[in-house]
Amino acid sequence: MLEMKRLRLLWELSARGTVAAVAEALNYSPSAVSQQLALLEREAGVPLLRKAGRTLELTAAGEALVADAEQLLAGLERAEASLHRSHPEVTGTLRVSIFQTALLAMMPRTLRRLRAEHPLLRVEMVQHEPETALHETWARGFDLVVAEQYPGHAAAHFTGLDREPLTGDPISLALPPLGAGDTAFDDASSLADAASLPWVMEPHGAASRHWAEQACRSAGFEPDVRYETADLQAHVRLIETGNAVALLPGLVHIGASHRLRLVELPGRPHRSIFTAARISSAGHPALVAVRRALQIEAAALVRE
Amino acid sequence: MLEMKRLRLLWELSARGTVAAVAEALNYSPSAVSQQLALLEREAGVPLLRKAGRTLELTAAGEALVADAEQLLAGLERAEASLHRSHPEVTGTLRVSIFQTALLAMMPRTLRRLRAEHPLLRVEMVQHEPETALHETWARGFDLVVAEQYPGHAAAHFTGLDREPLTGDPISLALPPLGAGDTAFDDASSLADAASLPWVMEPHGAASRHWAEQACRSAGFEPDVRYETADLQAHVRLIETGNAVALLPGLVHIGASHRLRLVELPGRPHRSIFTAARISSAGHPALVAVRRALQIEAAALVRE
DNA sequence: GATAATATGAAGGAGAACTGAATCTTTGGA
DNA sequence: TCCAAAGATTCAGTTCTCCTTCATATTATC
Repeated sequence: MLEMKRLRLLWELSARGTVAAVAEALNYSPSAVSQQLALLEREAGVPLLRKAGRTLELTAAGEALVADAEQLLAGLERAEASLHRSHPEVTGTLRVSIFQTALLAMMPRTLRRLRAEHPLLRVEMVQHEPETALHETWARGFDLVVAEQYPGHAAAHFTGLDREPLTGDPISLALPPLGAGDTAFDDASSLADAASLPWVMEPHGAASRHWAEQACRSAGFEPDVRYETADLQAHVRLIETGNAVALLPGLVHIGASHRLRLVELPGRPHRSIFTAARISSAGHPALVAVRRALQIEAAALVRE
Repeated sequence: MLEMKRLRLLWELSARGTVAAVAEALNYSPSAVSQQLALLEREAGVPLLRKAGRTLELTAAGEALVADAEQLLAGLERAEASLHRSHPEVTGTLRVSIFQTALLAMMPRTLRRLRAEHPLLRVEMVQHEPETALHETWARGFDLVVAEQYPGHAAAHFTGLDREPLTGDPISLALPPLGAGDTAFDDASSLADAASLPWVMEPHGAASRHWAEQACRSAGFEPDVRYETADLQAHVRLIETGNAVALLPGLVHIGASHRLRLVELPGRPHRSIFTAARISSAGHPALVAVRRALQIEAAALVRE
């Protein structure tokens, strides 16, 4: 009888591409993964893998087995969720991936609430930017991911992931407080006014970067991006100190007392924040509880 | 992650009722099964079993997990069959359960054919009477069962088993050769004539026994069952030597030169012979090959 | 009430699985 | 073109899981 553990390895290999990545993800040595895959292949009686350069690729039989393994893994996960549902308390460990701003704005209260309501629930949290986090959650690295999506930038869709909207986060133009920078900053009161000011933006590749550039071009100018950092807290500091302007989502200001001038943008654009989990684990009580707590805290933020 | 091997044990426990029976079926010691089930229960985090007298019974959570396990086991078996299908030759081992008469009549030629056509296929055969064999095949003790069914005695139906008719086997009245017994035997030439003769029949519980008694009663008498044995070869000997009469299926005479007087019964009743396999394994090439060979040999018998 | 059947626990041994070091191959740059 | 980095695999050794045996407790049966 084929072992689930080995099928898992094959599936992970198909999802991650290299033995090394699989080993890394599952806290094994590459050697262990290689040996177990070799064993699986012997049990299967059919070649599943073939060398392709320095990595491996799946044979047709391998692909077919991966597809079956995916079904089986999902079924197993559903069975486990079902087991947890027959437990009177919410128990177990949930691994959450979340991006910086949402972590700072929502998780402190969410975690306290969960600890109070479900003392047996263990939540593990890792800060990760959405692009990689979605794939990682699909590949069973996390159970729940809190991710964002900018208008016109649908985040990659993974079949097998269940998405649930959490909240909208309005984006506004953030300017230094009056007198903090030179007068050019003080004179600005709209997006178009920021045409010649220095900008801070996230690096290329981030959805927010692309969206911000588009917004500037719609307003008729090419932004002078002088500073790049993925850390929105750094954005805030650069703006507060009169060095730059930026388009910042509202969540950045939660729980902090920034001295910024905020200008609403025409059309009140916003990014949407959502959670995603594997469909097969969506019935797990721990997952349901964490999502529920997030919904409550997200709603509370909007009311403020 | 739950182990398939442990889920299998839980499923077997539900199918067989006692830890001892599961251990017996899987060639483990009862202690091993007990320990693995205890481990499964710990992993599950919920009680799955409860003591009921000196055996165990499933809790509601246990029942639910058994149902999930059944799905998963079927899925795994399908995946394995699918793997074998991508192998150019028919390979692997197939465990067949078959009852005595069919074994003697059909298997010698079937096995020779299979060895010639599929040298890599290993067929294991165990002689078993149909009643237990069907359950055992359902419970994964065998992969294929050749069983019989008497008119008006539908064999127990297992959901999850796939049944395929093989052939019909006409039943006739078997009398000693003329002069072999006393003259009462020689005078008989119909079922009714056998009313006062000594009978040999299978033991109570066998479908054939029940059917034979019914047949006698329909003919207007209660048979004098003086000898009981499940071995139809013994029936033949007792009849040949002028000791008894019996209702015998035609397959008994295949490949042997018996000196019996056979009398056709009105309505030409027959038992039907069929094969059954788990649906999840029905696509396995080894299974397909053996069934095909059986069909061919069964058809050849009918032509004789 | 004796005996057989059932489940389980402790101790020890066999085998599976994992780690670490060494080797080979491929790839991407300097 | 050659070197360094990344990937996969093999081997030897260690760790850990699982299984068997033996002993015990409990329940059912005659």
